[in-house]
Amino acid sequence: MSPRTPEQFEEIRQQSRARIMEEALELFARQGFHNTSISQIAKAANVSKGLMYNYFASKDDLLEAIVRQEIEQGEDLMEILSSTTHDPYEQIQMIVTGAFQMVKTDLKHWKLITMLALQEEIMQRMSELLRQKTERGLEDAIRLFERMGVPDPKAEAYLFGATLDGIFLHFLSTGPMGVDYPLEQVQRSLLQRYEPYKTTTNED
Amino acid sequence: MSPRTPEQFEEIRQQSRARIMEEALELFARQGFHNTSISQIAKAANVSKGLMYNYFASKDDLLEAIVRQEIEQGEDLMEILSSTTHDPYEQIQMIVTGAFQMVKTDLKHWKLITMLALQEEIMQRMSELLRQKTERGLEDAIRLFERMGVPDPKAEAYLFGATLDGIFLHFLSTGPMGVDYPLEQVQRSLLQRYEPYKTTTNED
Amino acid sequence: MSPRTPEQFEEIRQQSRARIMEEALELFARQGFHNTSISQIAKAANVSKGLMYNYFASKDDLLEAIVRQEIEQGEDLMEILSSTTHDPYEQIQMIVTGAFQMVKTDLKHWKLITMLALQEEIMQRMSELLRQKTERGLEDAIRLFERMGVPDPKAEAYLFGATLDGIFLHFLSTGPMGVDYPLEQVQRSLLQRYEPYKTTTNED
Amino acid sequence: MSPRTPEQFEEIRQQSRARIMEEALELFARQGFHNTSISQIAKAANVSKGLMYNYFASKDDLLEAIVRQEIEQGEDLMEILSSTTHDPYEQIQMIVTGAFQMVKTDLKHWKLITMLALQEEIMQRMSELLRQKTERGLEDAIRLFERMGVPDPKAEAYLFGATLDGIFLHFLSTGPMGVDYPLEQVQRSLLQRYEPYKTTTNED
DNA sequence: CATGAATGAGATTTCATTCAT
DNA sequence: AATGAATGAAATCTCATTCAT
Repeated sequence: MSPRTPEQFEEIRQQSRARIMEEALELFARQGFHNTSISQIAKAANVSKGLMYNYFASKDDLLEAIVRQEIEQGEDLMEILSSTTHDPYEQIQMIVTGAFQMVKTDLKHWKLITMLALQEEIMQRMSELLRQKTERGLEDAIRLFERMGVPDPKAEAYLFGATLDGIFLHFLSTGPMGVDYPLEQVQRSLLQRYEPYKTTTNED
Repeated sequence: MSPRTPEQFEEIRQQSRARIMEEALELFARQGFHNTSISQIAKAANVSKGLMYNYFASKDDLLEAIVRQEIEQGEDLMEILSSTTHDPYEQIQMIVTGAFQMVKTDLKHWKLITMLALQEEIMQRMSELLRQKTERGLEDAIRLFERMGVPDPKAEAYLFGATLDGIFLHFLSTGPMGVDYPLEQVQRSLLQRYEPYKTTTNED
Repeated sequence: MSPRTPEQFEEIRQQSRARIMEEALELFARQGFHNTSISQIAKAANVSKGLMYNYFASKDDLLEAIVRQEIEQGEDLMEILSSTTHDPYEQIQMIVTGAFQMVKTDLKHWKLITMLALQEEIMQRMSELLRQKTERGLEDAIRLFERMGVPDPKAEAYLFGATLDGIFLHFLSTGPMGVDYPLEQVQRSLLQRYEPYKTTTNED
Repeated sequence: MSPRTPEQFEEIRQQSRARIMEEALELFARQGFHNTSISQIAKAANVSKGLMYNYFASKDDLLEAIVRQEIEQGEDLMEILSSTTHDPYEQIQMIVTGAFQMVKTDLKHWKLITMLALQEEIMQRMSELLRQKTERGLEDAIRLFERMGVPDPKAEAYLFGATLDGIFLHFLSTGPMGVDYPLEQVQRSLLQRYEPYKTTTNED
């Protein structure tokens, strides 16, 4: 009888929004943005087509919401790292391990962002959002390599990032979900590159 | 006024086909496959919509033709390399230089292939085609690193390939056509990695 | 905290109804009936969409209610006139002055009715309502001109009414709310037409 | 076998375009713009929905095309008048007769324009177009009344135009297509107004 | 009495493909 | 071999209306 409270409405909204975004991410990542229809998303999210437009002004808007969320998450990687160890090699190790872990479990986000990054038209709308995140990650990496004593930290940071993304790209391009991509081997090999910069004190 | 010979007809056909494929590649790479219409391609290729279907049975068919051509070209990279030098370091050098050269001038092909590779649905149709090419390149690289004496040649080959593709990916994702991506610096740094394996004595 | 009396409830109901109708009139007049959504009206009336259906069975019903109200008001123009003066010229004067006054302050009603009158489909539902009002006004005017001694009172009444509505139509069509429509001048000129029929001697 | 010539294509285009515009005008005038769907128009024009967009970029564009055509026609009313007679009273007579003739046969155009003129939102897009036409007609009328020797020619022109449009408005609002609107009577009465200004030479 | 989430029918628009010439 | 008009299916989007709370 009594109407729902604004809080209840807000919760319902959040749930529906989240479900839609989740399914949309899934589908966009698998099929691409332009190859995924609102109908598909609605069906996947178990929601009527019409409702989609209650939450997102347009398909473009939905995409933007997803990307924005993606970027706003994972904000504080470096902070987490710093709180665990101050040794730069160990931090690299953690980054690599973390990234490879992520890649195995949940590659949707990376895939979507990468696909978008390759489409100029879409990029223009997103570039502001993406630029920031990329830049921050890069700067963190540069500082890391500086502290490790690598000769050309900036170039190394670029190379490091490129290698990681390149691995994911190949992993994803190899058949259905990277079967027979030698992920572990590659990971080990990548880390070995930076072993020379391991801090001499207290190591194996 | 005299009727054209069958050969002339055939040549005209080939020219039209080529122009269509070229413009389609351009557009697909810039806007994505699903976001590019037949009309756009026809206009860009200065050809009527109807004529498109004289050359390609469907939009999908056009895409496949482009990808197939892409793959069939550049077939013989290693052969060219081998004919120039037998020193593996120099060959790596040439590969890297060549790739970085290509990236600056004509990235369309790489971009299109990569975009496609990320879309499962499209991939399925193409995977046969792509797998071959990737595999062959990989094997070549493994042999190269073996000859260089790198500890884990297979992993190194994977890393090497990933790094190259990662660089291109980042280059493309950085603003309009990679302005302010430090391509030269990165190239130098990448090559330095393999300098330790330079054969000091000049062999061949 | 004490429960409201039924009368209070009824009053609140009436207020809400009135506010909705007012805002709807505003929007319908500005944007047209089919171009105005229930959501817009609800927002403008500061009421939930659902509640709208508590007061009006449908959008059509809301429109009908507005038109009906419009018609039921202003019922007794002639009565008012008669009570003030019996001189027909003065009555014409009052009608004209009144109409021109109305036009400057609140043209919404006239506009809405006119827009509706031009749409056959809508008209059919409303025509019963509108016919009456028009007819009564017309008859009043005919009698007026008869008493003034105009040669063809019926035709004159038609002309008079047409001129008034035509003026309003032009006034509304001239830029934003009739800026630079010479309303005063036109009003004066219109009245001059009937000056010959002014009773020089004060009659009745 | 041989392709159609550009001229043939152009002719086909013009025919289809014309048919679509004609039917759209009919429907817009009867039902209103926002209350007429592209599907309805397509069906009426015996054409697929898709084809509509071959000729008009949008529904709005279609409307604009119709209005523009409407305005560009009937350009030279005054020129025609001048070529027939120089007597201003006779010209007025001709205008009135012509307008009343038009109103009986083909009121669609007037109706559509009038409906649009009442919708602010639509008007904004069209106002440039409409303003011109209105202004020109008005100026012509003012000059006419000047030559007739009417006391306040400007006000008279406004009144005259308003009366004409008002008559049409009432005619249209009276049941299905103005049955029982005394059009002839009103016409006669309107003309009588200007008889005093008939040129004294050679009259009845 | 009141809310706004949710629906579904239908509107506008797009586009690969066909076809008469 | 070549054209672009024409189609139809499907995509995006809108909105009056219903309903659980």
